[in-house]
Amino acid sequence: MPRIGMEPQRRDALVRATISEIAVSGAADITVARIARRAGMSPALAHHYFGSKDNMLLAAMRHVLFVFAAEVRGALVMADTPRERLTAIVRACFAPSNFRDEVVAAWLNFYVQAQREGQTRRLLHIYHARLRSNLMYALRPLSDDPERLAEGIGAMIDGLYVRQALRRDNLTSAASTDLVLDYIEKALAR
Amino acid sequence: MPRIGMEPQRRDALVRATISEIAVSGAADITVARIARRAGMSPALAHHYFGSKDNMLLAAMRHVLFVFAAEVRGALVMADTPRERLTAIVRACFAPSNFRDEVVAAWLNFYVQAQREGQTRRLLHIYHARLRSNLMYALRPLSDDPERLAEGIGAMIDGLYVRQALRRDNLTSAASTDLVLDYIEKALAR
DNA sequence: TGTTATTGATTGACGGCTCAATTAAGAACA
DNA sequence: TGTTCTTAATTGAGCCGTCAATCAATAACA
Repeated sequence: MPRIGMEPQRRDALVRATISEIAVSGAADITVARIARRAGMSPALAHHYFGSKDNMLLAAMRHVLFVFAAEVRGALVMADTPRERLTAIVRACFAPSNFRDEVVAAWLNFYVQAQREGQTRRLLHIYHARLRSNLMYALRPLSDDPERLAEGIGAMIDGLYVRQALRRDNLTSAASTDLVLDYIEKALAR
Repeated sequence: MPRIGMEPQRRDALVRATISEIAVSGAADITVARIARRAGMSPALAHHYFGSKDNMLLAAMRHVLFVFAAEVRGALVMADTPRERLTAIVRACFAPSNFRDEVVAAWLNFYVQAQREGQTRRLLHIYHARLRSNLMYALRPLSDDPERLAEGIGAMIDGLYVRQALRRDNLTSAASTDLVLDYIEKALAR
């Protein structure tokens, strides 16, 4: 019984279902049928709205990136000093909305897809550049080699994400945050 | 024209081909046919020797892990002090045989596969435990919280691997090594 | 002759995607 | 108000392709 104006809800449901499905099946074994079933509709309808499986995966990625960016932006508005900015960024990275198992698993799979899919790669580069730029802005007044330190921080964050995706005994958000903040503090001390 | 005693060569060729193929196609799009073609044989022969595609992937992973472990072990024999041991471990992580693009790409894909495949997961846990144990042994005399620091080092290494897999402007082995060693040095300074 | 190496052909399953057909909501109109 | 038309929503069935795995057959050794 078709109600009109379903498109936004359907798209949203599909994006969420895609993320969940990536988390449980992995991007390799994912099928449109399973995504659609999880979102409560037929595979044909999923194609109707997104055109292709690749588009669904990309939409899911955009969603994750968007939420991430929003979280960082939100944390930064209340930060005045460079130190506060650094803390805000790191906190945002491990905020529950980003560091949920489901989302972390999706990240890992995006990395893999980015190895050969151009659009995914581009999106990931944008995210990298933005994080880096945010870090650099905060680090410039504090460090004599902000570029290098930004690279180190970014790597550690990525590494913590990857490890989170595999672990049974999960590190908490707080523990991960502290680890990175400790690193920053030590690196800035002279 | 079958010659006898081919099994070792064939297996080896398949393992190498699997790693290469993961690097160019990604673990998602990989097919037995492509692996076999790259290794210069028919798909049927690949099945003859490995029984299944999953076994091929596992064999490739074991090979990568084995080379990695050998590299670390080799570096450690010449290290006497804890500091030297740390340097040796980090150097080994980014030694050319491990940090080659092909191998790095394979690592990333193993991580993804480990999310749902039990055997892969187990192998990866073994690697993690070993690296961690090596780090801890060297850190215990130097740090008052070796566990924490080992976690941070491991995360940074993993992160640098992940980033290496995606980058156009590759960080050199040397740059990655220095970054981690810097971190360790700063973390150990009081 | 039995064993090992090797492949081409085949199969069975499955997944992406298309399409014709159905249902209902709303708009236009009488 | 009832009738007709249009359009969005939705699906079942199925085409087409791909791929892992199997098998039967062949060739070379020992």
